[in-house]
Amino acid sequence: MSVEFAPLTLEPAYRKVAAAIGARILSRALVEGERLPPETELARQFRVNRSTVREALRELESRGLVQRRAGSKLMSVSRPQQGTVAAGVSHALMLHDVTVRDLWEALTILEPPIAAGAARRRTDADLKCVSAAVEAFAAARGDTEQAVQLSAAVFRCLGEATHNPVLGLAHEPLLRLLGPSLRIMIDEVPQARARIATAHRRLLDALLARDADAAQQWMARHIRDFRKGYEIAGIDLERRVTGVTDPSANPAS
Amino acid sequence: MSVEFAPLTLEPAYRKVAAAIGARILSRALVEGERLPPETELARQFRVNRSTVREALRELESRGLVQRRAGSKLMSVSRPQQGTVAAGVSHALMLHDVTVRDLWEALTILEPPIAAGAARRRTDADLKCVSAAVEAFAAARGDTEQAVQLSAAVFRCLGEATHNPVLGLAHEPLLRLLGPSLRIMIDEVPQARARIATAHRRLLDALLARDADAAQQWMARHIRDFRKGYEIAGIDLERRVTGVTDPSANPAS
DNA sequence: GGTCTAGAAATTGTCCGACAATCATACGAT
DNA sequence: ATCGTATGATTGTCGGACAATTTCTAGACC
Repeated sequence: MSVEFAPLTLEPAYRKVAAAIGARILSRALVEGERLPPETELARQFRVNRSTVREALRELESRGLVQRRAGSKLMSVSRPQQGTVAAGVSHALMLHDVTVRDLWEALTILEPPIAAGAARRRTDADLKCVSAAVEAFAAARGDTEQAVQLSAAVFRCLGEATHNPVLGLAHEPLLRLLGPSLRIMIDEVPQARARIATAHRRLLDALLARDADAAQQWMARHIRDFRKGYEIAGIDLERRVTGVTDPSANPAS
Repeated sequence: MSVEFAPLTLEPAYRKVAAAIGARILSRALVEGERLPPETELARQFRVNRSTVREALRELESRGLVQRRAGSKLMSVSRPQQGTVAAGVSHALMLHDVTVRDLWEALTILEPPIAAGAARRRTDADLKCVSAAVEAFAAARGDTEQAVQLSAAVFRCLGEATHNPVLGLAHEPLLRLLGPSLRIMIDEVPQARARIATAHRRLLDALLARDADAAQQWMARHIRDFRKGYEIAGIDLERRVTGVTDPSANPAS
């Protein structure tokens, strides 16, 4: 046998540049808010063309590691926003043919402990976040879309209230996928709003009393209700979750 | 009041192009495996320069929506690989100062139900996946790094065995973050390997018997053991989880 | 007919240079 | 000190170029 050589530099330059900058950010050598050097300067340092640098920046940008601050030209280092990451995960789940059942099962697992943790560790600000969403939901009589959003907002506030970023980030993609089926359910099942509002109130009470057990129980019931709602609304549990209605779905005419 | 104008086209062209192509993929108008038109063709269709198209492609690439198949030039549509998405999430969590406690709490919540689901729905192939990892772990006496990887592999196989992609994707980032602290624990706590191996065996037994309760119980105990291990190893629970040791951390010299 | 090969065409990765629009800064006027 | 302005820096986009590599096409051969 001859000497073996490893295949080398299969990676294009733009990815190497992105990896180099990304590693600096992940290692915290570049901290949040710090401004990146201009593209020409990066090109000079890496000994590469500005176009190549720009391609690398697009990758870092979409990973949420760099960001252009509003009304500013220079890129600055940033931590990935929760929304950015969650969108990626929910898109991935959609494309992997996640069913309503899969989603529901995950909620069954995640949300009750989240509610319990929220009851244990909520601050007054968290309480305000939840109660605002709960009240707005109860008030949103007509508007289905708003009701769906507010229902998700309650979950979101509970996630925040755990003060555990892992939990917040873990359930955010689920909330995004929940939208479409929840919308159908609220429209088709007359008693859905009332049951959700009740669960909201009980959850709020449990949070107020810092009663983790009650919060967990009511959340579990809340999620079970979803399933009943699906059945009543005639939503097939094996149906794939549909895409989130995205305002950017604007086909180039 | 004067007429209101919405702020317009703050979005650069490269992002619009990426959004347009991305929307087609998410709406399944472009399906997995399909080859994207060449860059020049895309540039012609969108009426933009090829450089602009390339920047858009870099974004889609990093979101995992398009991919270059090995040794091929053309881009093809793909669903985001689990690894790609999980890497993004774990990076985000790192940068958001997630602590060992946060991570541990999330594992406490997620893993026991995952084990239960795995026991309920595992196939023979899943069983083989788990048992292979379990045996390899028991056999990997010396190599800490391998033991860590195999320990994660057991979790990963269990996640697969639930046949619920949501659960698999939800816990994958946690497994990646687990590495560093687990490595320390295995090195510092003499009995760690034995306890982990025992838990593995019990989990495997439960899977074999399709005993969801036993699987859940043993997994809960397994995770509780982690916490004890952290304490014995002197790992501060409030410590931030450190970065995953990344082979691409190659600073441009 | 099927398979193989060589040349042609297409495609990507990278470079260079250019320019308008916008942002940042320094500087002078009020 | 505040404001407006001129100047320079930076980004977004464009056009063109070229080498390396892949894909396609058309014969050549069995």
